[in-house]
Amino acid sequence: MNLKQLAAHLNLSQTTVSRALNGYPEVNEQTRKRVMEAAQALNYAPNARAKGLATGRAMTIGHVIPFSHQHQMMNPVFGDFIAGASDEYVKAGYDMTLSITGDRDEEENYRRLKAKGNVDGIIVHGPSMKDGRIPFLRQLGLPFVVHGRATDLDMPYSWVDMNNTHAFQRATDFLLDLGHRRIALINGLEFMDFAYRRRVGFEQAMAGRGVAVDPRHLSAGEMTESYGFESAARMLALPDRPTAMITSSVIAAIGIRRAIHAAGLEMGRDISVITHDDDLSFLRNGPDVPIFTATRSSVYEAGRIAAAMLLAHIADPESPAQSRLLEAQLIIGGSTGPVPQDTR
Amino acid sequence: MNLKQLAAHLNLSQTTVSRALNGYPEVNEQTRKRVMEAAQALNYAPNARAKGLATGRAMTIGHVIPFSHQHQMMNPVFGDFIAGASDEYVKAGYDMTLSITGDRDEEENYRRLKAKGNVDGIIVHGPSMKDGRIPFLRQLGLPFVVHGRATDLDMPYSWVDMNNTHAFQRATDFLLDLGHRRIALINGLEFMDFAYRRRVGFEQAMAGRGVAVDPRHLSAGEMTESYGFESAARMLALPDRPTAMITSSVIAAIGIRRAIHAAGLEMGRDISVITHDDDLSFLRNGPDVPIFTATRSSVYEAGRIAAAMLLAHIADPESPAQSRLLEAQLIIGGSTGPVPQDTR
DNA sequence: GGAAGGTACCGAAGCGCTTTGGAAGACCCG
DNA sequence: CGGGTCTTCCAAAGCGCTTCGGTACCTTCC
Repeated sequence: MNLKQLAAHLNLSQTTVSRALNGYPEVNEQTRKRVMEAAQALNYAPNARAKGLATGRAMTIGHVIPFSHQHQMMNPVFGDFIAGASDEYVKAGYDMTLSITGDRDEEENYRRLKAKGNVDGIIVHGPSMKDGRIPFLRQLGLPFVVHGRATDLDMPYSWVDMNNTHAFQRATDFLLDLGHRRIALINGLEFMDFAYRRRVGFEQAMAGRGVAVDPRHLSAGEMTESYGFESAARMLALPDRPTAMITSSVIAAIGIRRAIHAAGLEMGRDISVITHDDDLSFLRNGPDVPIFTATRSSVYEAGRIAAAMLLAHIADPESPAQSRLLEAQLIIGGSTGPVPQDTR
Repeated sequence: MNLKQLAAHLNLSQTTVSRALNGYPEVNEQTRKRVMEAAQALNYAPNARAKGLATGRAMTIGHVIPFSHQHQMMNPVFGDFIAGASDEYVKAGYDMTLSITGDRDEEENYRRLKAKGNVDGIIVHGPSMKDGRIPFLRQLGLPFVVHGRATDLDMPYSWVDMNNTHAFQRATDFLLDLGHRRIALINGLEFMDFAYRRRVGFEQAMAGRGVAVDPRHLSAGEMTESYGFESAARMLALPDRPTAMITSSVIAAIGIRRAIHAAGLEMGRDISVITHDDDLSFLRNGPDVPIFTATRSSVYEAGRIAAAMLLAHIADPESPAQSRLLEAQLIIGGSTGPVPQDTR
């Protein structure tokens, strides 16, 4: 069923039917109603490709997500982010396409995406500190919003980010207030911007109290359970082991918990743990009293906001680059407590 | 840059340029080379929408993934599945679009997808036991492959599934061999086909040894950490608590481990645990010796296979429905051991 | 040497939609 | 009643591509 057939069936011209369906004023309300009903009954939906060709708009947003074949690692945050973004797209009648790129060919990918004309805009995931994609996309002239930021880049672009520095500063301060001094940071890969910022927040808080950071209490890596376990196990074996740990993801925190148990200690009493919590749907941090004390910021929400921002920019291409900094909540769970007396 | 401009620039007709680019034989190799080089240099890529309109093929596969707004739950398996599928799509020059549907409007969604003409085929995720989407899609005439199966449906359709029944039967047998008799099943939601099949496998193995299943040792729910924790905690408080537990996901298993520790017991010694392990990239079950004894089957692989199957069917629409049953490996980790003497 | 067959190209129609530029008829008013 | 204004509709062009149906020229072969 296409426009032509529908028009013929209604004894109307294609023009009128098209206008009726798209809400143009110059069509009788009676007629419009007839058209709408027929479309519904005959299950007509305009062909998206033809519509796109005619209008020049794809009504589609592209998400380019990096997938390292080397590490075979898919960011777990991704699903929830997309679910949030999708909510906005559905409301606005947009579709979503995904392209999962290897480590290398990303620029080529964007160029193709633009040349092929199947997206009106792009969401950029997982920016590194100096992310080449951002200047490239600016020059390409394809609207985009970054989930995160690039510290080393000084140019206007739209982004939605969590206040990583502040969140980790607060978390560290909280531990310092509880008397902890030997605090470890089990961070993500620090060429990633979010991880870098988190370390800065951590260090600022430590420096603010004049507490030196022991380099053996720092680690950076891909945030898996076993990474959390191994980092924590190594640190717990040190002669002056940390009394508290801050980490970047709930999954790593779970590994840390395992290491603490394996060392015969108890989390929240012998060793305090704070994690960042992206509030992922399949990884809820406990129902009532959270398992982990955490800096929490919903990545689902971030997806919604980024999508809305991109759609707004597409609707008004002249509008300046926007940005939105989300503050994480510091929620207290069972994994933190005052520093034990004997280790003070 | 479009075909017309490229053709003008080369002093050729659009026809010839198009044929050169698409590998048709009736074009001089010299000319083809010239065309290819110019296309590369001028960064030309055919407009996907125009191409789609002309050919009638969208060169796009749709993934429709259910997202329950009620439970706000995104299946964690999804990311890795998609990464696998994407590998195949990239090879074949296909794109991928996502639509995340609420609980209700799924049929309407498929209908639209077809009417709008922006996909050539669909991958169906998370089938329930009697999944209405399957007969609907058959009748709609849109090629599709199901990730999973629908037990209560007796009609041909293409699917890729893990042998859930066999995997859980083997896992249960393994525990029975170790002397366990009070074995619990902490399962997924049992209207989901995979969960149902897993229970069947469990029950078959138990029945095969003449061991009765205690209904208090069964639970079904959404597989979160806290679900695992609560189910296990409840069971461990029973007077004749289970000595072993089988569960459907690593995340739930992590909750179970927490409950075991909370009860002052040790996993692998006091209580054995076997989980199913989808081999998710961000949730690796330990590097060398796995943390959990598990039935393992890579969902990334399943994604590849499903995608390849769908593409093959699209290439040859007359081909009959295909299917592929993947066997899980039973890998032994540190979470299982012989039944403790005192509880025998 | 001329018909037959190849090779290498081109013109134009058509995919399904939007949108420009009318046109027909109804209505109003002096 | 004639001319202007609204309202409501339509024909046709055009979006960028593919592909059918040629055509022009060159070989080949009896």
